Amino acid sequence: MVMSEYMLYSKSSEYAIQAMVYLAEVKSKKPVLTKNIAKEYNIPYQFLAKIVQTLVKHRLVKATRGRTGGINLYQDASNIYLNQIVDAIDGPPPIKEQCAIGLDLCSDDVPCPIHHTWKPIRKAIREMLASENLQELAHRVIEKRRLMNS
Amino acid sequence: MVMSEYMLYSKSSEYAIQAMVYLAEVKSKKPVLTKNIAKEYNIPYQFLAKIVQTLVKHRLVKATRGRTGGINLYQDASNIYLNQIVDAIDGPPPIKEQCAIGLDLCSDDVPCPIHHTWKPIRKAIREMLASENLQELAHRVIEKRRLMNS
DNA sequence: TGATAATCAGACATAATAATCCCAATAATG
DNA sequence: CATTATTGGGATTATTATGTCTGATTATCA
Repeated sequence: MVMSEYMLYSKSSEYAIQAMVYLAEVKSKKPVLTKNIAKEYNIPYQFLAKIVQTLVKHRLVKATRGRTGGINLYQDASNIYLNQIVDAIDGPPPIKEQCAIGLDLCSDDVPCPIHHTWKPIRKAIREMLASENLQELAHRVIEKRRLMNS
Repeated sequence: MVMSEYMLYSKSSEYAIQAMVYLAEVKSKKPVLTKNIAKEYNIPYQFLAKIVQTLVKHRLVKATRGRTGGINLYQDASNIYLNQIVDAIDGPPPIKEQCAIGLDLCSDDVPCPIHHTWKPIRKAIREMLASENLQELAHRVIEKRRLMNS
């Protein structure tokens, strides 16, 4: 019965986000090695390779095969938002809003006990994920590094 | 790669909450059968029985053994809050705030990229769970039933 | 006091998620 | 053209979360 903190997305999505932030950070036009990203963030390489495949299929990442291959962002970092990454890996959010305490029926008309409290919070999370783009995230990671070394 | 919605607690905690809301709802002084709760909420009986054992150990539920046995709330419903149930089942929240995108270091001083956005939302969730008591929840479940039947 | 009906408790089973292995396909380089 | 280094992708394994089985313990009731 372990459940460390509120979970917004799977471990796979977390790795995907880290990898894409890395790509945004390096701004390399040359393909970046998945292996290096895995090493940098302590992600199991083969596992990350799988996740990258999914990102490629969803056109968030562009892969170059062969000896000088690697991966890059498919589009500009400023056009990629966290929710796109999460949706690509975990799948899109459910059509019907889920009841937080698992009761079948839950809507604005027939609300579950915590419906009115939970709804705006869920909305805030959605908006958070939809408003954070890779460009900004990368900037802040760089800033974070600066703080750590000072 | 399935991950339906934001997860505030495990399935076990969800079942625990449902069971305790049920207990608050019936207000029975006679022990209530775990079996009946399981049936009402479509929870696997044996699994719920396990969860109930944990709730008993944490003194959220009082169990009466033997032929006329069953379970009751350990204290008055108005004194029991959602976070107590979740903490009992999933364990208490981590001492150090977890970084949402899994970077090691994350604090107010060395914030992760989404730290400042995520922090107040997490706080709101904590407060939601800490402010919802069983008495109220039970009332609202009853109201919900009324709406469904009209 | 024996039959019945409940919780208690530990071992076991299944399913979902996370991680690994292996080899094929691709492409650059000497 | 052989070698090397990369991604692609299917099969497999490991770990964790969820769910089940079985028997012991406790207590009531005929």
